[in-house]
Amino acid sequence: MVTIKDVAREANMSVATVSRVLNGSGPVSEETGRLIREVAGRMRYVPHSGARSLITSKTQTLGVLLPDLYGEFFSEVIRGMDDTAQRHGFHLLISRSYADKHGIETAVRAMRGRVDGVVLMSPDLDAESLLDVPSTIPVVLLCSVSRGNEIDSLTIQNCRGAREMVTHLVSLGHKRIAIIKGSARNYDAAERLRGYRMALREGGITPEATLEREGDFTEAGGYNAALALLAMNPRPTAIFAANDSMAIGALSALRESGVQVPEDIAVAGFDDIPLARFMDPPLSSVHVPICELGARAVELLLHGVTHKNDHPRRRERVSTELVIRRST
Amino acid sequence: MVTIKDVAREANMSVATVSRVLNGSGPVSEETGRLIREVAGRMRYVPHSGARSLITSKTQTLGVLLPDLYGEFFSEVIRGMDDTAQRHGFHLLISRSYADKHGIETAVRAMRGRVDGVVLMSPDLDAESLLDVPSTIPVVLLCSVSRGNEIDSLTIQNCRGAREMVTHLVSLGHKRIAIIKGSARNYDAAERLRGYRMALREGGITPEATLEREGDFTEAGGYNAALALLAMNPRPTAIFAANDSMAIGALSALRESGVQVPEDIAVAGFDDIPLARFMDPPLSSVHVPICELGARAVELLLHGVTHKNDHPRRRERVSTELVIRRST
DNA sequence: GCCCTCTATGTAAACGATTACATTTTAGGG
DNA sequence: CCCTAAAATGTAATCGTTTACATAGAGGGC
Repeated sequence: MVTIKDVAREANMSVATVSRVLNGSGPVSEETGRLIREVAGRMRYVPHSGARSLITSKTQTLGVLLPDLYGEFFSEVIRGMDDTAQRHGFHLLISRSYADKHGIETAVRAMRGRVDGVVLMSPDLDAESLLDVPSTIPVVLLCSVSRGNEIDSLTIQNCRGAREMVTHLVSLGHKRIAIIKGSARNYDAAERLRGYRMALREGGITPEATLEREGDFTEAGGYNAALALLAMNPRPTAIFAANDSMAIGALSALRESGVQVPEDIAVAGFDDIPLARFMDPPLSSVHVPICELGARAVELLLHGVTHKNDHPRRRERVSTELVIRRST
Repeated sequence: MVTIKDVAREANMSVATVSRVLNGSGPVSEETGRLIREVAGRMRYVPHSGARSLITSKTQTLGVLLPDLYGEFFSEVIRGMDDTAQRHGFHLLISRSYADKHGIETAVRAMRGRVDGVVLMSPDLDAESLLDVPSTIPVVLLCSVSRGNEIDSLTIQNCRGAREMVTHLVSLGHKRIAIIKGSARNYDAAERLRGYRMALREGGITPEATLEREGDFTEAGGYNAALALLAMNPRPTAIFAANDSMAIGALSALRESGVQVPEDIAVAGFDDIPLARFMDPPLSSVHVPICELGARAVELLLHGVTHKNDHPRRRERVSTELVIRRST
């Protein structure tokens, strides 16, 4: 592999001059600049970033720690992150981690010296231990909760979005509105549930435990939960699923049972994945700008990086938008 | 940040001994081992991987260069890669690149010194230039074509899978079978088209240009293509979409036009994303083990890495499986 | 002609690890 | 007890950069 020394030798210059030319630091004569650039190009020299990061103590890389995620969400959030990172000359080191405290710690450790900061997504409520994350390097918490103020975080307006959707259902005259919840340990799921209950109360309806069905954010989970709801007597007249995947599973279950949507039962989802509008009937949902979520997380992180983690912490919340289609 | 020197000083040992203990290389007394491990743990020492990779010239990181991908595929392939990489103690440096020659080259350059190898996915047929990829570091081509034998590659059995699905349609008695193609420049799409035509001919049917509709692998593309097909006279009796997203878009279009599936028109997809079975009607598709695709790509790459890129090149093909549901 | 100030370039010391080689300590055999 | 081999530890070179500091010319003002 060709090093800066090889280039220097070939161009009859010192490594310092080569470095200066290639980094545009320090003064160099125009002629020297041309020569060195030509030689470097010809030899296909590329600086060894490990060596560089050793001396500059910058890696130009951001770590991303994600739990097991569902298709659309994962790819979109990465897209947003990667675009933003690339625009700032940063790379992304991505790792799926097990969501428990130990798993996260191991993963964060393994990244030390490799990254300038970490976006940590861990919607698992149990992982309160997130605060222990070594704060020497900037961290942004994504879709997670942290007790104090000591850490930048970015979340979705889950509660508000859910509340708006359920309020919409109430305004359509529904009284018996069921929810297919996400995992009880999931932060987003918990907040959406909170919004659901809030809207019910505001509509003068008392939340009922039997109308709250547990799901797991998968189509299969939504399918099963919907079957259970259908077996109730009296049946609910509307179902709010805590994400679109479950809503799609629910639609499938209702269809198989010969239930008309939205005439017999209305169905609403959350996330507004691209598929939503191609469902039968097109699915009403709460739009989440996933890509921007990733982009914003990286922006927050980069801010922390440039300020060497010595900056006032922020807590931001990306807003959602109600999208009413024909399923409600 | 605490370095190996700090640990050595604190433990009254030389850096060499500390290094030996932490890497399990060379002989050390049990007592010293305990002491150093204790001190290192207490000081929360984590080796600086940049420094390490500088001297060992190994980064324990694999680069992944992907084009713009659609939800499910992207996340699954990454999952497979990450699992396998982690199991071998490797990290993943992921980057979405613009698929043209220049974009790829830039991206590959930027990774030098950062990764031990690269998985390069560039289904764009135009990028024949892939061969120019600096061969000093191992590369695995994923879902791409390369003229020669000089590079490891891994592809999907696109042609065979498509052929089987279309043969299935033929066996159901369909004579006018349309295809919604992917982009003409996409390798997977081209191969699926080839399989489609092959199956038709084998069934004694002559492929017709008017039955081949261009799509772009999105739901919207499938939707529009299906509308165009419906406008034909006579109509096709079956539609084979080159991926599930387009098939879903097509289903939506047919539904809106009051066409019964599969009675009036049969619909089949390709990929078998989890959603497929929750469609209305459940979608027949060609199952692709995406996760394993990623896993296998990383395995191939790691093989190249351990053999210092001096190994016989392989070309592998992951096999698909026909999944017949109710849409055909 | 001298001194000073720029500009252009070179020299060498970091950065934080690994490791070949050197040195010290220990143990055991005679 | 001494000698030798093995085990334990230390010393210092090395990886490929960046950069503070040193040096060398080149003008320019007096």
